[in-house]
Amino acid sequence: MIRVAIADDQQLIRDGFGLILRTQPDIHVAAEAADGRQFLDAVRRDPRIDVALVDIRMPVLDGLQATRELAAIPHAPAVIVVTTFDDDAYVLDAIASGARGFLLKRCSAADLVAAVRTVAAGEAVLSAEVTGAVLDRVRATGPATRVDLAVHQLTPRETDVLALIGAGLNNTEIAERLYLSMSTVKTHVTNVLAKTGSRDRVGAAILAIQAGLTP
Amino acid sequence: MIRVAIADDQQLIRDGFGLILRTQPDIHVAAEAADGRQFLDAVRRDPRIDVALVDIRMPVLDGLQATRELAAIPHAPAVIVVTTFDDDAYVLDAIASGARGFLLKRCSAADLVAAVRTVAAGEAVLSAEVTGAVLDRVRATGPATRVDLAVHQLTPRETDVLALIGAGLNNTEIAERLYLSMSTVKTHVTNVLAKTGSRDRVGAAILAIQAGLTP
DNA sequence: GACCGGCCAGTACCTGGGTACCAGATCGGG
DNA sequence: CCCGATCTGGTACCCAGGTACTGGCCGGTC
Repeated sequence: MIRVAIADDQQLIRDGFGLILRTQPDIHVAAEAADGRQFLDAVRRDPRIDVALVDIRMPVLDGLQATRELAAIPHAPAVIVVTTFDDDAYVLDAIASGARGFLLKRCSAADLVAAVRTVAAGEAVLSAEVTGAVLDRVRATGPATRVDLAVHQLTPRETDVLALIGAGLNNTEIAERLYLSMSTVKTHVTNVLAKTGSRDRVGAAILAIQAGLTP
Repeated sequence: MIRVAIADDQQLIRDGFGLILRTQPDIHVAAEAADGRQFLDAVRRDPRIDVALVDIRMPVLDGLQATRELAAIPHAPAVIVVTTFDDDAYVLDAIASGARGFLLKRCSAADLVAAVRTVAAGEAVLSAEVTGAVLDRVRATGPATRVDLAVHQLTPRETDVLALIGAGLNNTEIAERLYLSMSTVKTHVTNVLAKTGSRDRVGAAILAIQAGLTP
């Protein structure tokens, strides 16, 4: 069962999305909100919401700002920004804000349902019309580095360890900082080296710096 | 014996500087030039010149450009840019071009002689009137890091080693790359760690990256 | 000439880094 | 409920990294 929240200031849109989603037996519309503040309150009240459909243009608090504030809430839902074609320039901002999907309102009902399922499964989704802009940005920022590919498959704890390696700490200091035994630290370090393809902690430290894990 | 070259398009200035410097028994005026191109030719002809007094405003090739091209010449002299008060805004450019001194022409004869001796001894000298601009720049670029203080006191060879550490190479690879024995590499590494205040090569690698030794 | 600093090199030694392998605890999902 | 992933911890082992000390060679200065 996928629990969905809908945040849009237009009653008609909320009703339309609700009708479409309720045709699916495994999707439940758990909350609706008419502005960003209501939306955040609803998410805080119901921590079981999996996916949120969020419009950019909303009173009180716009959709992008609301998405950013969502990061501070535990068990925050994955956000699909659903907006009009006029707002397609916001796609990069939406991604930067933490959205995991970007849909245009002129998409089909099937697209909407598919997007909800995709995002609920942990994937990401983009409307075809805006993928060009995203690819342009990716091209502008250069090809994917080994950093991008490797760092994201680390577990949270391994990421912690990698960040400390990048700060120049040795295993003893990492153990003290994270309240772990030396053995555990060594295990994490070994896993980090394997996953990042680094030969030793020096390479891992360089990787950590390039990935921006160190301030 | 300090050998000095004078580059200025005004005959009067060259003569005046020459008269002042020749009063000193340990200073020899070895060359004079009326433009930047002549100056570079003179330096190439006589590799024993220690100090060059260079005006900014010169025909053919200005003093700053000439100073920059000097870097490509082996045994290049240390440059003191000597210019009018109107050109004091160039002090940062002069330093960036590699000048080791910046004097205003309205300084005293004693100042000029002292500046030549100072620069010949490997120090740097600034006219009091322009130190403010330099300090402003220093403030704007932030306080000196441990990087600045430490890296510059490394020998050329030690700098090579540090750069390779920053690239993630281990001692064996550094030895191969520099055609050295493992023992020598270890010696250099130990010296680098001591001079940079790093505990191990990880810290040195971080330092190397922050210092821009790695591309 | 003596002296000094940089560079290169060697030996001997110890410690921390890294690997291999194993195992219990927890937890979310099918 | 079991499965897999994650986090934690342990033991045993090897080796690269780093230290300490020594010495020769060269180029410059005093």
